[in-house]
Amino acid sequence: MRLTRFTDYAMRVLLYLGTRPDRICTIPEMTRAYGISQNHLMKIVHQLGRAGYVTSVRGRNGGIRLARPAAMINVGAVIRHSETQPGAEGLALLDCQTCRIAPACALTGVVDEALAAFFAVLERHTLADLLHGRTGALLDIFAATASEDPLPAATCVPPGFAR
Amino acid sequence: MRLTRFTDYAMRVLLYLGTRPDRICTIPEMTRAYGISQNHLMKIVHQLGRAGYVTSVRGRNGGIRLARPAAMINVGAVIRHSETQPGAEGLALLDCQTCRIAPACALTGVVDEALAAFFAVLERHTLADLLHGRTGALLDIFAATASEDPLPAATCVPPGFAR
DNA sequence: GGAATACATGTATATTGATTACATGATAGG
DNA sequence: CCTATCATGTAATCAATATACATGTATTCC
Ligand code: SF4
Ligand code: SF4
Repeated sequence: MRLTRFTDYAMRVLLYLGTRPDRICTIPEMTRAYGISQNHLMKIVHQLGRAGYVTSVRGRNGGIRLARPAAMINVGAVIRHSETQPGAEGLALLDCQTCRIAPACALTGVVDEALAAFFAVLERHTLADLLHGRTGALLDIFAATASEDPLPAATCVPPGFAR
Repeated sequence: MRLTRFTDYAMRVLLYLGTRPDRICTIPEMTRAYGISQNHLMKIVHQLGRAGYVTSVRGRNGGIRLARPAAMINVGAVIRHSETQPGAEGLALLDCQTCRIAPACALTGVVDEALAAFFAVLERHTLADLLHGRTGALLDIFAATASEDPLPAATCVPPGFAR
C-alpha cells in the first residue's frame, strides 16, 4: 500500500510551480531543486500537461506554469488521476478478476468504500491549501538546494549529447 | 496504490475459516479451494497465527481454525497489520525521508489524514459482517471448486498469468 | 538561417518489491 | 517408525516501477 513516486513527483511539481505563480519554470530547474531524474520529471510534467494542470511552452525561454490558479487544483483529483493506470477502468486495490469467490465476497464493497473515504479527504484539499503559509519556507528550501548541489553530471547532460 | 496479494490472501483465509467455525481446516484444502500457491498460503497462515487471528494445530489431523469468533476480528486491523512491513514503524504512503521539502510540506499531513479515513471505514467492519448472509454462497463456491479440480497443473499456475 | 534552449515521445534498461518455489525441521497420531 | 501437518529460512522468479537513452519538434535569439 504505497503511492507511486510518479504521483509524489507530480505533486512536487505542482508545489514548485505554486510557489512561483508569477514566472515560468523549467524542468532542469526543478530537477536541481529536488535532485531527481530529469527524464522522469519530464514525463510527469507531460502527463500533468495532458491532464490540464500545467501549461508548457516550448523553445528557448520556454518552460512550465500552472494552467489554473492553485485554488482550482484539487489534490484528490491529481492523485486519483496519477494513480490510475492508463488502461484501467478505475483503480482497484485488489485483483478480484481472478478470484473464485468474487461473486460472494463482501470485502470488495468494504474496500471500495474505504477507498472512497480516502479520496474524499484528499478532495477536500486544493493546492492552495497546501501552499498556504508555506510558500516562504518552500522558496527558502528551493533556493538553498538549488545552489548547494549542482546535480550529478549525468543528469545534467542534455539527452543526445556526445560524451 | 494497491493492496498486496498477501493481504488479500490473508482475508481469504479468514473468510474460509469463518464459513467453517465448527471444524479445523488444512492449508492444502484452502490451496485447492482458491487455486493459489500452497507455500505462500502457509506463510500467510503463519503470520495470521503470530498475530493471534488463527490457531494452528500441528501433526496429523492438524490444521487451522479461527482463534476468536468472527465478530471479534476487525477487518481494518487485519489489513493494517498485513500491509505494515516487518520493520517499518507505521505504513507511509510516500517516501518523505529522502525529500528535501519535507519540513515545509503539507501534503504529508493530508495524505495521513486520508489514510486514517481509509482505515476508519475498514475498522467499522468485522469478519462477521463480511460473512453475514454469504456463508451459504461461499460454501457453495468452495465445494464446487474443490471438487472440480484436484490440484494438478491448473491450481498451481500463478493467478493472473497468461501464457 | 543557424545555434541554443526547452519540451515531446518512444524505447530500453535497471531497480525494487512481491510472489512463488525449494529445502528442511518440528510436532503429533496411529 | 511412518505419515500428515504446520514452521521457517533461503533462493529464484516475476512484474511494476523508475530511470536512462535517443531522437524529434518547437521557439527564440543572434
Ligand atoms: S476482495 Fe474478495 S473477491 Fe476480491 S480478490 Fe479478495 S477475496 Fe476475492
Ligand atoms: S509528501 Fe511532501 S515531503 Fe513527502 S515526499 Fe512528497 S513532497 Fe516530499
